[in-house]
Amino acid sequence: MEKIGIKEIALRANVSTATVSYVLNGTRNVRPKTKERVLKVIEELNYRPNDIAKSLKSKRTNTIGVIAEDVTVFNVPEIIDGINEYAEKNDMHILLTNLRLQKRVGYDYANTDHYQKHAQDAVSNLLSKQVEGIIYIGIHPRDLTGLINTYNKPIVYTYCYAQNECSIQYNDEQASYDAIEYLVSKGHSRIAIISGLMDSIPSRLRFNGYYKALTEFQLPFDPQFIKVGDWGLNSGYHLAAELLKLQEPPTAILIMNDLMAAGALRAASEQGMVVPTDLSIVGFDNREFSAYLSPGITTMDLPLHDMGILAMKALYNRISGTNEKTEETPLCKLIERESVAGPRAALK
Amino acid sequence: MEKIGIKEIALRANVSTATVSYVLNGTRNVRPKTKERVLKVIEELNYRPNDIAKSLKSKRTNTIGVIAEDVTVFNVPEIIDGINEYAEKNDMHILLTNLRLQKRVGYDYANTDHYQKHAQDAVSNLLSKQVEGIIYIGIHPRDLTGLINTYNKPIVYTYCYAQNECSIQYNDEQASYDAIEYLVSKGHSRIAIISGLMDSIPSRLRFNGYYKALTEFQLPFDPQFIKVGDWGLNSGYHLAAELLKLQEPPTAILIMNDLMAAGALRAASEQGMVVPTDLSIVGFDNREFSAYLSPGITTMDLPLHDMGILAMKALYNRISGTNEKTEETPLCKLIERESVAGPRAALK
DNA sequence: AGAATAATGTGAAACGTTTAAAAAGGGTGA
DNA sequence: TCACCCTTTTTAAACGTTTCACATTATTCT
Repeated sequence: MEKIGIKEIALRANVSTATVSYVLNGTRNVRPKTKERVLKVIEELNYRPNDIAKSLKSKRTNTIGVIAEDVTVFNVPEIIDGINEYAEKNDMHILLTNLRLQKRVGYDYANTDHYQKHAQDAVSNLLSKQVEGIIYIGIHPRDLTGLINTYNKPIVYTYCYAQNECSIQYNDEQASYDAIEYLVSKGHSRIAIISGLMDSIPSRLRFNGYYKALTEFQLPFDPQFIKVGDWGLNSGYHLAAELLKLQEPPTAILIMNDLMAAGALRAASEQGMVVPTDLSIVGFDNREFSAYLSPGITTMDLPLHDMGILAMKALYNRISGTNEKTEETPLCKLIERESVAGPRAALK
Repeated sequence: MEKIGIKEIALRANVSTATVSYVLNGTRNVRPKTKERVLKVIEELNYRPNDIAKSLKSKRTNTIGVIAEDVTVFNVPEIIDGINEYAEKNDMHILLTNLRLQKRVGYDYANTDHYQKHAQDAVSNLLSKQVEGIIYIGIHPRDLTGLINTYNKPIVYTYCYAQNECSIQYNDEQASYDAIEYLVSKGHSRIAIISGLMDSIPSRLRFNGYYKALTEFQLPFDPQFIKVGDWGLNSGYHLAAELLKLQEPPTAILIMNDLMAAGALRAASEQGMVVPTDLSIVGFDNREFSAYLSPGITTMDLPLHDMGILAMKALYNRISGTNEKTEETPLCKLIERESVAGPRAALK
């Protein structure tokens, strides 16, 4: 099977390569008769245009790079799916680079320089492949302040806050606020919070939302009700236990991820408290397991798919020079399950 | 910022483009002095070679296509991660295509033709982009019998059984056998099985393993102990309930996925039976939630990462013409958690 | 019918590399 | 110093497209 190209087609259809190109791309009118002739040969030889050559000449690859810090982390695939959805609609392709940060042995997260090299290398490779833009998916929300040099190609970040750069993020503060509003609507007034590590921007934003809601609903702000966890199940377990041991324990806890919420569930059950009767819990993330625990965790669902779509949209706009900066901020959505009820006091 | 190419470099370093190419690729000796000179200019201008042009001439893209039926399905990202790991080591890049089968509305799984078009289109697109090979990741194990025309480029399938094609799969039969062996070692002899849909090859293979183990350990084969589910939680729930209502119920159940196992857990607890004291359960998949349920489900972990690695390895060998057909079959691994104990009868 | 215009077709250069083959340069030994 | 050989460098063609500028053919109008 010899390689066939546009030349061969032209030869057999008795036209010039230019004409073949025109029928292929509809770039110019070509007489129906000739068009048909060309098409027939193309069909017969089962010809497929070579996008590489096309790209070389036209300087468009229709390809973007997606850099994921780790594809196996729960929120990443859904984002990629969103990116893919929008990309597909605009005939864009995705060159996927997986940094595999979680799996590199001896990898130090605190060390920015450390991963900086990986990231920059990834960008360089993609650039060599002439991607038209890049989407960077951070895993743990973190603050990377415009570290990466893309040599004038557009880049949009998602899931991580990137200062001075286009970055698609859901509204953390709002989500937290909404959760509290929901708890208040259920009658709660003694609402504690278990936060994630405070060096993460989302933690701080969500805390803001909590605080804002508290003051807005004129609820007392009790320093004892503020706990800072490390995102892990055990930390949720211990901190919830502490909260429950207070002389006047909270009737509800907002917990910044479902993993810690699962820990809290365990702590409650060990102390003989039943959720939601004795204690209400709202988590974050809407992890798969949250639905299968009993009680199922009521939680804030992250708009991951939308983030993917919006990230791709933003990138696409930049690529096409459409300067409509429509950086929307998608919202989290409360998923009601069984871990929230009215406060016990209210029932009595 | 004007586009700079090898020509510009050559000009400034006062050499020919050929020489620049040689220092870039180490294809030929070049005098240290000139080499240094070239390198310096490259450095100064921050030049990056254009892989598109490179590919056009060299006919190698160092890129493979990965087609996933749906990236958001739990097992896919880990496979991709494995692919990525091996690819990265061999300087291969990944063009990701997501069929999004689960999300297409009105999509009919039973209709092969229906998705056949999607798949073939995806392949065609990748081929146009001159990928050197393709990895196809099916989601639900199914049998696609060499449907896709790759026009002589190598393709390897994984997670789905593809007849007459290179396909990387873990050993389903062995996994099932091992699970039974484990239960037997714990003292069980009345072991039931809840299978997935029987039109899936893995279901049948796992059933074989079950049957083989039973006869090998000289345990009675009781038709009442055979239940066929549909992979969903509810089906596990109902079938387990049926099993438990038998006059002589099993002391252990092997369940072909963790979702159904979670259902079984629920059924057991509703009937006042405690797992594992009254009933032992072994699942399949090692889903994340399996660890967070109580009791945690003892389950067969799927070697997804290895499958990715092996798939990429197999593909790479085909691409490089290394004709060592090392199609290995990775094995599942039992993850011991709390859902298995000795049978109650044995304790008495 | 003939001129003017519109529609269609062609030739060839260009895109940024690689790589034969040929040329130039540098050492070596006589 | 010269002839020889080995190393380094260059020239130029190719890879498979697109697209500009031009040439040809068809159509319309008077």
